[in-house]
Amino acid sequence: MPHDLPKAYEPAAIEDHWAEYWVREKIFDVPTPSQAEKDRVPHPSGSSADELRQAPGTSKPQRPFTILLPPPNVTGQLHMGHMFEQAEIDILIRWRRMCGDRALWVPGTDHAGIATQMMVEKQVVLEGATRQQLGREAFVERVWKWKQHYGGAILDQMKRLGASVDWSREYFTMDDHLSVAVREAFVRLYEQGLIYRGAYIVNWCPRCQTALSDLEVIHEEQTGKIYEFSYPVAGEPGTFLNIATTRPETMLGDVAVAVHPDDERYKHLHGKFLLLPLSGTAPSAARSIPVIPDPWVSPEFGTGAVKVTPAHDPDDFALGKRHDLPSIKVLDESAHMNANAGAYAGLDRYEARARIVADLDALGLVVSIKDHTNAIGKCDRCKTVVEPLLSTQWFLAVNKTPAAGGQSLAANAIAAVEQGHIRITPDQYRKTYDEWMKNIYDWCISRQLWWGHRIPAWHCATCRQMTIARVDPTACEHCNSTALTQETDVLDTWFSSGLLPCTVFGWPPPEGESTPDLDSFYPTQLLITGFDILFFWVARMIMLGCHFMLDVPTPDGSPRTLADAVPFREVYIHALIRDANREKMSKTKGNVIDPIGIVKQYGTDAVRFTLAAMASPGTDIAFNVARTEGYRAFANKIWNAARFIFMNVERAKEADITVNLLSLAPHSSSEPKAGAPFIAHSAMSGLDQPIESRWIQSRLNQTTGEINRSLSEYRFDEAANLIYQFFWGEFCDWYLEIVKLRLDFADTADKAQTTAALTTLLTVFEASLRLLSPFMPFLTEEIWHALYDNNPPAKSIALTRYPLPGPDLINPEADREMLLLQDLISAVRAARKDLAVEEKAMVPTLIHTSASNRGLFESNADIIHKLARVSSIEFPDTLPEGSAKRSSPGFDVSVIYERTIDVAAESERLTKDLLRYEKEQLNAQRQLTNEAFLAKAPAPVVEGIRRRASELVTLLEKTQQGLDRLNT
RNA sequence: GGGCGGUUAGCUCAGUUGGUUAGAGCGCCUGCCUUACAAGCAGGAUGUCGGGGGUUCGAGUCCCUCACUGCCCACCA
Repeated sequence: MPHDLPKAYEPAAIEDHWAEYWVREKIFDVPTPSQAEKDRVPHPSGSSADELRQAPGTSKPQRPFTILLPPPNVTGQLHMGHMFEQAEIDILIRWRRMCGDRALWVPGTDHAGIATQMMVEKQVVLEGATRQQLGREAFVERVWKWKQHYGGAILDQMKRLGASVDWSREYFTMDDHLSVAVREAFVRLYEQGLIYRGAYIVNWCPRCQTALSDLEVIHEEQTGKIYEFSYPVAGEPGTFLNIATTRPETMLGDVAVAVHPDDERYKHLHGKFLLLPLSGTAPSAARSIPVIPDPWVSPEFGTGAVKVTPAHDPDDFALGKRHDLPSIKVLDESAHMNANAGAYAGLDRYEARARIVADLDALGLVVSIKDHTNAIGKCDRCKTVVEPLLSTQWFLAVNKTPAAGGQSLAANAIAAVEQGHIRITPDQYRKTYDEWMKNIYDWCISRQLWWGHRIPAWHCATCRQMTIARVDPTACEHCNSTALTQETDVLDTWFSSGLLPCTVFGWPPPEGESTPDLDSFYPTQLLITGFDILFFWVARMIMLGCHFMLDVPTPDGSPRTLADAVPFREVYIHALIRDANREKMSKTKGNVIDPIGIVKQYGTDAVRFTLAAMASPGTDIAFNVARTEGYRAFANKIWNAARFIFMNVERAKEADITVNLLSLAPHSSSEPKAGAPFIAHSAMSGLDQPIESRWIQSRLNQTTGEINRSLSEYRFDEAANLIYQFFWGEFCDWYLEIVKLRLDFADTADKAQTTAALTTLLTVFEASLRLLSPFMPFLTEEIWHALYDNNPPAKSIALTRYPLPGPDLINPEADREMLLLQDLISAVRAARKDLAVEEKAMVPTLIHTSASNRGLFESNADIIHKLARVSSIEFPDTLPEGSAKRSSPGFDVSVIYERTIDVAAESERLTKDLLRYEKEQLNAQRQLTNEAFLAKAPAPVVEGIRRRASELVTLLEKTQQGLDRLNT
């Protein structure tokens, strides 16, 4: 065993090595199971979320456990949010793998249409060219080159961070087979009548020059103006109708003014016409537009008369449809006025607005201009104000029943969650999801970009019809003409990522069949992701997954129901990472914490542990490096505990004592994943073991049970705190200090005792490493290999079994006795402080206690001597005056020293105690004399308060005596 | 305009179905380089659980209300 470890833990020295090792040795690859394996292993279909979420040891072995990595953008750099998300996934995957489950984590990247195109376009511009000059083909070629070079950044960083993914399954959303699948999905949806093309109002980004889905528009409250203008009534000089608008520049596209049919103010105008100001070269040449009644208009808002511009507003568009009005487009794709705007043609929308308002003012048609706040839509990518624009686009009908029957996409998606086939955690997001899905509009899936999956539609120049095809057609399917040109639009990025749970496992299978991977891994068990992509991605995966997988038979050949068509059984929404001041991290604010920088400074394990410990669900996380510093110290603590243990193993060897860990925690060689899930018993039988040995094993077992339970509930914070507290607060602070007494390697020593102690020490430490391993994979891997002298029973600690509690090792008696010893030792230490005894000095102590406690203290005198630095222990009937005395319900203890106590300080302390006890006693008495309490409170609670009350009597008495003594 | 969170020690946060003395880490104070660890050890101080009201034998926990704060959704010109 190497024990030349450096004194301080240096993560940089070991992490690269293990990161490379895990990838090179394919430690985390999960091949497609053979038929024989498939028969042995339960299929994911048929299992419920509840079954899959059970803690280990309560379910059948080799449960499937598959997680898809939310694919980062190819353009992305790893940020703290990624690292947090991946740490959570990795902890769970490592845990479930060690529980013996078939744990698969599939990695990949997303082509991220707009983001990537923008990035490469910027480069091209820097080189003095434009995308248009390059042309589509050359530009796309260029993006591919960029992707080959830089596209793997995040995945490379993941490798360095030790993410336990199956790299053999790595995908890119524009890989050939994924592209084929995307095309298949598109064609099928088209054939089912769910994809249609048409001219509608869409969100248009004038800067990106593409349509956007509703989700890609972010609304921001902004104070603008609301204008009231007068439109003259045709043929009635001097009469006007006042309308209100926030976008005067669109007025030249007005085709009507609508009023509520019941609005008395305007009833006389129904059927009359207005002269649209500024619409002709002279007022007399103005276009006339009708006044139309429509119940959609709210009489209360504005003037109760609304201008109708079907080409530039979704409501107006609908209104126009209802009343069979024309659409007049006055803004072009770059948000400049077009020829229909007459004199204003060529102006930017805001210049035009100013000019139009000024010109109307000159005509005396401006009634008022007031401040007005409303939410304005901006492009998610570039923050340009979005222009609602009439445009021909492709849509996915989400509320429509497919031609061949079945449920609409949204109906399936709603049912999947409502019927519990998908569980959403935390529960509050279930409602959010439900609301969204129930109010969803058709999804605009076409983008006017070059980078992405090109829509498989061909326009015929001869008959003007479209051919939609799985393979590129050579002739029009309607007129057989060869004058075909492919649709230039590409698909929304989320269309392809929405298919991922199916496509990464080989979808589409041949008609009526499945694929081996779909059989083995679909549905996946869990999706861990952020709230921000709940609608973008999660909802789309549910819609598309449920839709397409219903047609794929289950492994036993039976038809698939919604329960097994879902893409995942459960969604866990994690918190958002913010900076230490709770600010959202953003590049523009400059408060982005680069995880790699922090990792280099503190080590991956410390950063992971920080993220895990702070990962309480439901609230945002303020990332604070102070915490990471603390957990680096924890890593160092583990490191030094290992050094201590190695040192003793070495000493044992010299004294001819060896402990064979392999025989204690048997790992059979034939089954690489086998291990010792239950914590091994120490060599000696329970009763013969010294207190610290029985106690530490009891605590290890309890902690183990609690950690397993916490992880099964995704309480990473609880699990992390449990292991931290156990390892540092119990194993290191108490057990290691006590075990030093037993590790006597002198010739005269009791060899059996030393061997037993060393055995317990090694088994508990080894189990602790396995417990820690999902949280701190690097450190534990390093130490674990060293513990086995670099000849470990498995290729990685990650392939051993996670500890499970052995119930017979939980020992309440040992827990109680140890607690009493700890209390006594702490009391002596405190008393020493009262007397300002030098740290090194050994002092005599006197203890007043019950006979049974006396027995415990006497038989463990060696522990008390060492940990409390006591020279002698006596048990007199009464304790002498003037000494530093500490009391607890179980004992009083005095320390004898030449120095006297600080009377004032002691008096203050005792008075404080007295007040506290009195208050508490008052409370207890009140409850115990309350009939209602005694009648209604559960017995254990009453019993507990009774016990405490009697303790309080003793404590009060002792404290009062102490005070009396001080004051005499 | 709708909906959802948060408010607990100086800071960052835990606190299970209401139940005995509200916890942790960091920071702070005091003393120690006690041969695993000064990235450490030991001891210590610190809270009207946002305000008010209610339910209950009992409220940090449940209900109402107010305040502050964060987020999401939304086609009102």
